[in-house]
Amino acid sequence: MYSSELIKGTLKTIILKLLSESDEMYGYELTQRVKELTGGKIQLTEGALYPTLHALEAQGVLTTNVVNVGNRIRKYYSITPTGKQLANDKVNEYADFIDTMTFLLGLKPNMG
Amino acid sequence: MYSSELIKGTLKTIILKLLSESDEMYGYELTQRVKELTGGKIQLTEGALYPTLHALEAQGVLTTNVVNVGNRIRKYYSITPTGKQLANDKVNEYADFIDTMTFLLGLKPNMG
DNA sequence: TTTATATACATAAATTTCTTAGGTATATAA
DNA sequence: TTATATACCTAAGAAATTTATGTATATAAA
Repeated sequence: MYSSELIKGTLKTIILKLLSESDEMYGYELTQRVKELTGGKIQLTEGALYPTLHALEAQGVLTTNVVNVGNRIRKYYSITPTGKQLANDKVNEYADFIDTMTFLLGLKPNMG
Repeated sequence: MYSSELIKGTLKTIILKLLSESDEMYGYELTQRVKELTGGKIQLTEGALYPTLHALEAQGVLTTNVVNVGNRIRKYYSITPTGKQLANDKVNEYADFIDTMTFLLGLKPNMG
């Protein structure tokens, strides 16, 4: 787990990226997927995740589809074309930012 | 200039890294150095910088030395041994975080 | 059987971090 | 004399997140 300040500002980018690669995902699924992909190093908190999903929906970049699974509710999120554009922009901006920080902090370029 | 949310959480790391490479620097100098090194892409705001410098001093990782230059004041900051250790830890953590984000966002490793 | 854990949503108070705006003051170039 | 640069500082407000809490079902463990 990283110190919480580092992760700040990356939540929207992460959500949009994962949703632009998948047909649809629900909130809890996003938390599990991020945990899995990062080996537990990044864990989305529900208190941050759900309000952000609601905001992205209100903004028109995500649409929802509520489904009953057994007796529980699941709210699936899909990305809109506008959202895909936004996801691309955010990911590209973050890639640029990483390059800048890599240089500023004197880190070796990562060669895999 | 990056969207302001991206830069969040990186301020302390940037300050500590620059001060661990230099004998001493003053606040305004830090803003100019970061602007120069990032081609204007990151510009530290004084409202964020000065309170953070004060906090790092209170924490014992920085010490100060006030100097009169002409009729103006300059407050030079130097990093303590504890601060150098913290700088190292923060930079290493950020490097790890960059690797994680690079993978999560499906970015190509940067080969310079 | 009741306890803990996992699934699955949500909100709200408090905290952290930053932006924006303002204040003081000197030096210099237009 | 006006704008820009240098050089410090604080405080109100905004933004993003953490922490805490709530609801509810399902399942594995003790």
